Amino acid sequence: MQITDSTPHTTEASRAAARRQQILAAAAQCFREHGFHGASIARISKIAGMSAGHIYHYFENKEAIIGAIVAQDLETLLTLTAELRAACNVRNALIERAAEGVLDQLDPASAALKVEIVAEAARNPRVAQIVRAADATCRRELAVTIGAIRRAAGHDDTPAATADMVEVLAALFEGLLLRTIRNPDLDRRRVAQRIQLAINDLLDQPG
Amino acid sequence: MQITDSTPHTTEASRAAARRQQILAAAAQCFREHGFHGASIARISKIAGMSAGHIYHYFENKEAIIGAIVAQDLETLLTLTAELRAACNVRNALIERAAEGVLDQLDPASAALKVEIVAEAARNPRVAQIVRAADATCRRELAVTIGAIRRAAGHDDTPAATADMVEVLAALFEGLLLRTIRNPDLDRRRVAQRIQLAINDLLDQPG
DNA sequence: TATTCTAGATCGAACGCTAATTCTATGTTA
DNA sequence: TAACATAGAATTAGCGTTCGATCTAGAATA
Repeated sequence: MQITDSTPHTTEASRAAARRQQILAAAAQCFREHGFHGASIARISKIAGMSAGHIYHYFENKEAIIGAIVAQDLETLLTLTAELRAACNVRNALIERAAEGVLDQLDPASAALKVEIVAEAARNPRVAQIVRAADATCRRELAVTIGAIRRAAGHDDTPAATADMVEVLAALFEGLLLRTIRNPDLDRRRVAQRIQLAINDLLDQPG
Repeated sequence: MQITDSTPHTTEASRAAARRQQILAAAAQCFREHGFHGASIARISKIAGMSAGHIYHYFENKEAIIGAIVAQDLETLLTLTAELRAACNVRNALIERAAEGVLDQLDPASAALKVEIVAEAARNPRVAQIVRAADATCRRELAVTIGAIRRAAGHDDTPAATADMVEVLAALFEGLLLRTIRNPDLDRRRVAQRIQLAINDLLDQPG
């Protein structure tokens, strides 16, 4: 399964960007299948359809590829929470969006890479720094969203209480990554509904 | 930080078992710090206080060490859920035990290894098989416990509904492993309390 | 327009290193 | 002395990375 580049490129800059993206796509696949340390440059280069040496024209070293993959993965998470905050009726938006988000989290292929990233963060300070910065941003956004919902429902929470609810919500979501690996046979749609109920309850918890 | 063996051994069998355990302890430490593939036999042997070659008298290969670590880690989980089921007032037992369990899950060192195991399960069929078998047992136990609690409260759930609640409960718990890595600064005690509230709500959800 | 030039793209061999595993020799103990 | 524990060197394979040689496409020139 080789990743090729079919689109023509006017400028050399866009060509280089496409080549970089090609490498990242191949690397993501390898990292998913073999982990960060089990995936070799040789294998990545084969899937990307270029020589091993050539990869070093686009990335300083393997660590840089890992960093780019991690940053790219977290960027989608950041835009997602930002979108959520922009919704008008926030409570319904959150709960409706949740079902969609749950199904995303339950996709085994993407879950494998996300879990690999956190595992790497637990031991690689460079990755940990990227992951924690992104997580802090997500938490801040989510805290604002939840704070607004709770205030609208007449609750007057301390910042700490809001932060705790954010943690529980995040745990619920991220836990699905592990669940879909441990139990690939779970019923995704029904679990999504249950999660919606749980989020609903969480938003009504006493302060 | 070398792991030595101070206790005397009468039989050669117990000595061998102790040596095996010594290797597993060293391996667990290495796997936590460097991951399954980043940890070398050389490093493990140094921490276990023996030569690299000697490790092969106790384990067929590195894969076997990984398998033993995974099995050992999951065994503690199995006994924990079994204990839970044995409690008399199940609902209070579950919720009280939960706080303790949450704090366990939030220990960063043990979380790193547990996440590493799931990441490995996502790509290594041998590890996946061990992990999934243990998970199935846990789910069965938990389903019985939750089923009893719900019936006592007058609910008449389908097996599927019970299974879904088990999944949500499991996601909530396992999500904490990822949370403590992504946000090491979270307040463990307060989050534990919030989780207790969430479990309480979960047990009162409509069927 | 045809030819030459050139800078970046690309390859693949080569390097040094470290991994997992095997083997042989030696120590230890009952 | 026989069996097992242990060390450490040897083996083989694969890793990340570097480097010099080619190729190629478009700019410059005639």
